[in-house]
Amino acid sequence: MNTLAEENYLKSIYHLSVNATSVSTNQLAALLNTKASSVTDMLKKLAEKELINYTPYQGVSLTATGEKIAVNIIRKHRLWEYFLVEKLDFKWDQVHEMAEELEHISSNELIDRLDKFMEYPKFDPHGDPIPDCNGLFKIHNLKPVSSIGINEGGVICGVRDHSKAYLQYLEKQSLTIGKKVTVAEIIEFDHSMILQTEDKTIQISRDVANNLLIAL
Amino acid sequence: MNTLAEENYLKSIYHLSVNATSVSTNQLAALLNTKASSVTDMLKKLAEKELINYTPYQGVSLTATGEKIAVNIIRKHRLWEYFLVEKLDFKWDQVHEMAEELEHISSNELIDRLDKFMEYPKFDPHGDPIPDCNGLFKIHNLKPVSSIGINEGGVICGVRDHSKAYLQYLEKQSLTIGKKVTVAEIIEFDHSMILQTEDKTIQISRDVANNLLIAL
DNA sequence: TAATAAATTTAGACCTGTCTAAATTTATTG
DNA sequence: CAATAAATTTAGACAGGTCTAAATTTATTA
Repeated sequence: MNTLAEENYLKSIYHLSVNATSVSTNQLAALLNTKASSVTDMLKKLAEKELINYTPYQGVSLTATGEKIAVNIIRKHRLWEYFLVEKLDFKWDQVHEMAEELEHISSNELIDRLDKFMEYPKFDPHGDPIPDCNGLFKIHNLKPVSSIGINEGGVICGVRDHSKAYLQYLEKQSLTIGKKVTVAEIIEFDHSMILQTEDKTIQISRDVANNLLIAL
Repeated sequence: MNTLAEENYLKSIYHLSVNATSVSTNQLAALLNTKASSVTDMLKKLAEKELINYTPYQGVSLTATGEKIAVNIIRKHRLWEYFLVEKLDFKWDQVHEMAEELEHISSNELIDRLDKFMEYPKFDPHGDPIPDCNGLFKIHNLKPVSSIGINEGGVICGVRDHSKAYLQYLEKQSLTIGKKVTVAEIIEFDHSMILQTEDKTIQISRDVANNLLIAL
């Protein structure tokens, strides 16, 4: 099918495309921890295979085929993450690297059966939607906690930062998926916020609030 | 750690070592579907890493380190096969290719947790022993059905041929792991055998009998 | 044991995916 | 709008793993 490197490029282009119509060579190089010249080389190959639309100096976007492949990799990644957390009891900050490997296991039958085994979960351990076997998924309309006002609140449903450090911090503060939070106070000086949950009051920085997503 | 190719070489050397003290370049080339010259190149690399004992023209054997790595890959392979059959309902003839990919997922913590999740199975779906997290496993003392006499019998506990065709044939004849069989008759002409199971009588060729392993 | 056959290794090439350094294109700004 | 900066691409190289063809070593056998 496609090589590991190709799959990672498609996945990265997909992720970067969420906030833009076109993705730049440098953006990809940064995300993939490689050099711009390497990216250019690979873009030519992917364009040759008609998985991306590529015009030199003008950035890239996925073709329909390329997007389908990317979404399938993301489906695999998220289903494996769900498996690791729900069945093997890993913590949400431990599963990313393993899923980065597992997402490249080729069999679709395997992933569809895994999906069934887990009873078709709709969201992964970080709150990201899991595409179904046709590549379809709902886009949750979430807001960062930093965007809401005093006495407003909602249920934690996702994160924007998936780093180990951030996830571990949230875990320690019990700010995990499903928790209901309300903004009790906003400190004007640094925009830090005081959150009220069912069992305690927690102060978080603007940075933390910015990456914590809730449904109203 | 080690590359995919290196892991496959170590695994192949291990398997070929079961019936010999030393493994030849050509044996490896045949098993790995590659050319002898490619094997030689890789053997140099593995020797450099001290994973094998290699003297040009004299064949190879695994070092203690190399064997440890090989056994770990086999452990992963067999645990994943067990998972695919027992949890995802695949048939025993469907899992080999998937396990060939899954065995290279690097995390040992993952495989140890998978082991626990399945309650530490001792044999994979083909009856092969699964090494524990220390690399230890019991060698079942099995005999091919072809080696026993009339009115003797035992319980099917393994196969020597792991090919899809062979496994599918056995499945169709209900000659699967755990079945009790007795030799009712041996046809002198071609050494085919008539087996008696609990619910039926089955005639199998010498070839089939040779690859079917039972515990007395 | 000399000649031949089989097995193995070496030499040189290729492909993938990467890199550095240099060249080119596009964007920015005085 | 010309000069500079930033982004991108090209050129040429390299490492891993493979290949074919040729050379070498070991095994076989007449």
